[in-house]
Amino acid sequence: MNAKNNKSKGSRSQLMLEQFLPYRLSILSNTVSDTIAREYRDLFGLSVPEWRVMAVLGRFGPLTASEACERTAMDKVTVSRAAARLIDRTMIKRESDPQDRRRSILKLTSRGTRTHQQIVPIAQDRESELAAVLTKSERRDLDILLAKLQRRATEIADQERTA
Amino acid sequence: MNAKNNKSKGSRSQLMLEQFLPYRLSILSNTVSDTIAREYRDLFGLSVPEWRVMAVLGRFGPLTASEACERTAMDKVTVSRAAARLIDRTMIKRESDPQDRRRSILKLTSRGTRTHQQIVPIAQDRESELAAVLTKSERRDLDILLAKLQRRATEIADQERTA
DNA sequence: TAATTTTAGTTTCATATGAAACTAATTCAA
DNA sequence: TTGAATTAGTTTCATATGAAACTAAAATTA
Repeated sequence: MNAKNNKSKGSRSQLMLEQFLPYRLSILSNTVSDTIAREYRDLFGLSVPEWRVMAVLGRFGPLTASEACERTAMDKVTVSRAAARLIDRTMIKRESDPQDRRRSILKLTSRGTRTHQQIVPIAQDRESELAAVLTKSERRDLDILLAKLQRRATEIADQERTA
Repeated sequence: MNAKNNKSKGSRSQLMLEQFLPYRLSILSNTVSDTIAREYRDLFGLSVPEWRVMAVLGRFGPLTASEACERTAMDKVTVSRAAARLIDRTMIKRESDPQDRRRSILKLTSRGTRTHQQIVPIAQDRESELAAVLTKSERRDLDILLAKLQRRATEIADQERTA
């Protein structure tokens, strides 16, 4: 039995890339993200980080940049740049926080709110199209599996970073 | 019932980012990839694309650049650059194909082979650590779900690109 | 208080990315 | 054949990324 006609995980001396979980996640995530990114860009001229910032403002209301970081899981540089660009395009505005003058508060403009209202249903439809290949019960399973994997992946990442 | 205390998928006017499949896939994939990328870099000075090229050469033997593209799902620019860097670091060598002088054939050097042999078990261990949160049956489920999603995602990407 | 440390956010810098243009070789068609 | 179209792979260019340095304000400590 050699690796070339082997449907199992292969030996300790060869890696079946197409069976390797990190690789599969990366390919799937990129396929999905690229499609969506293309649509956001073509329809609204927005990048994924920009859209994510708008999405959390649309959902949670005005936020500081660091709150937007937490809620989008993006780093502060990415959020800072996304916010700067959204301000240029008058999708959001920045108000200074009288409590703390280091902070500023980001909120959707009326234009941003309208754009947000247009994008949400499109994003939801894209997700539905994708999830349509799964049964209801498979979708529940997926939800659980992704949550477990994310918890574990974060754990491993944290312990690597500490080590 | 408003979105702020709602565990369902939310309304048509707000997006629950942390429930949104493309977002979850992206975060999970990045968490996993970043951890692995860090390890490949620290231990062997290799990037993920470089490692992927070595992995397919280790598994399938000598390949042309375009065969390496197919088998890694990376584009030709990425593969070209990864190959150039691997040649610099004497991990692989390039032999010209007498059949077709546009092509060159990439193969692991003996140093590359040794490095490959070192990395494969590490990669497999990292995957096992991650998959350890899942039961055997959950791992089977995940395999099926990812395959279905990938097939569908590719379908959607192709039809977008055509449209 | 004044000096020090911490925090919020931006800018800089070095690197990664992929689309498009390009080079060189091969194949196809007239 | 020979000119046009295709293919393999590289280089260029414009953009994205995140770590580290930085600025300014706030909190902490002496």
